[in-house]
Amino acid sequence: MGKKDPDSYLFLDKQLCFSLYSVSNAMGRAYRPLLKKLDLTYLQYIVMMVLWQYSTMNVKELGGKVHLDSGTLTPLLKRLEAKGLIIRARGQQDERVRIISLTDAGKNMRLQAEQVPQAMLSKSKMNVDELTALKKSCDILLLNLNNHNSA
Amino acid sequence: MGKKDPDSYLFLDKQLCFSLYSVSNAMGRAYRPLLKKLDLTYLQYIVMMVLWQYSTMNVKELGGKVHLDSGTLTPLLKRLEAKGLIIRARGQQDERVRIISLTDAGKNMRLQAEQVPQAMLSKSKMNVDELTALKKSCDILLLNLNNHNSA
DNA sequence: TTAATTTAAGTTGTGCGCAATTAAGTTGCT
DNA sequence: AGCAACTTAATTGCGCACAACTTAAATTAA
Repeated sequence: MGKKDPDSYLFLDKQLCFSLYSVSNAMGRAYRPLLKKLDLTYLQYIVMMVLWQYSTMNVKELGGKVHLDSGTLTPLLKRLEAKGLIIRARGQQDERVRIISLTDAGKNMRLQAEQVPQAMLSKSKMNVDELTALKKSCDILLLNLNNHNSA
Repeated sequence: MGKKDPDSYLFLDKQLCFSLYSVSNAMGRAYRPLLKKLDLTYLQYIVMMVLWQYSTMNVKELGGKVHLDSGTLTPLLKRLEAKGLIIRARGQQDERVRIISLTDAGKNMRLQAEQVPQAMLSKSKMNVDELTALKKSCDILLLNLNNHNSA
């Protein structure tokens, strides 16, 4: 079961990773016109989602949620601050920490954003059960890849 | 079946797209140490794979295979050329076309690259049938998203 | 209580992705 | 032939991702 011709391993159309990579790019392109109305990129939208849920977070906690580090997040957060959506304060007990919170404009954007997931669901042309199953497989793979194994 | 609380749509851990995005990033990170030996990025590896399979291709055909355009590919191909892996010739019947082909060094790299898919399979800690099923779902979603629907 | 270590965030540099534009070559039409 | 329409690449500019490094603050250890 599941046997493959070893000679074919380097063929693009056999590789899961390439499908994953392509569909992730395609997803980003599909979001773009929807998020243009909010003047957000996909990652900015993701960060806003975290803040809508948790209200306040420092850079490290945020990085844990979105699987990214300060190298990516710091400039992104500066852009969100420049747009007037968030505040980047310093922790008073620990001066190293940046505490990110939403402005009123940032909070209000949530209402606009609530239409995005439905629009994407429609673009996917798949039903919720199929998407849930796909998500579950992705989450398992993500977990396996993140347990930096030696092999 | 498959009913969800509408209030939860904007929660990160409910969103397939975020899983897809995260696993695609994680995949890139997992490839990095393997491809470092070949001095290739993931996309460069993908392009080399296409050339190992088809020997010769112009930018447009290549873009069709990898779902990317000249804005991404032209600088990448220049870097592969600088590494001595490919040749970027002009079409003789049509001067607009760039014909990409492999140098001997580029052809020889295939032997080294053949170990990469197995190493990634091992990192995934999933079996081939699971990965095949996941790939199939991704391919369907990719197709749906690429049929730029209006909805 | 200094000194060493650790931690949080920021900085720098490279390489994508992609929209928008440009340049140059080809085709079609009359 | 002449010119508009189209096609192929290349270019420009922005925003990620990420490795490697730096800075500054906090913690620990001696």
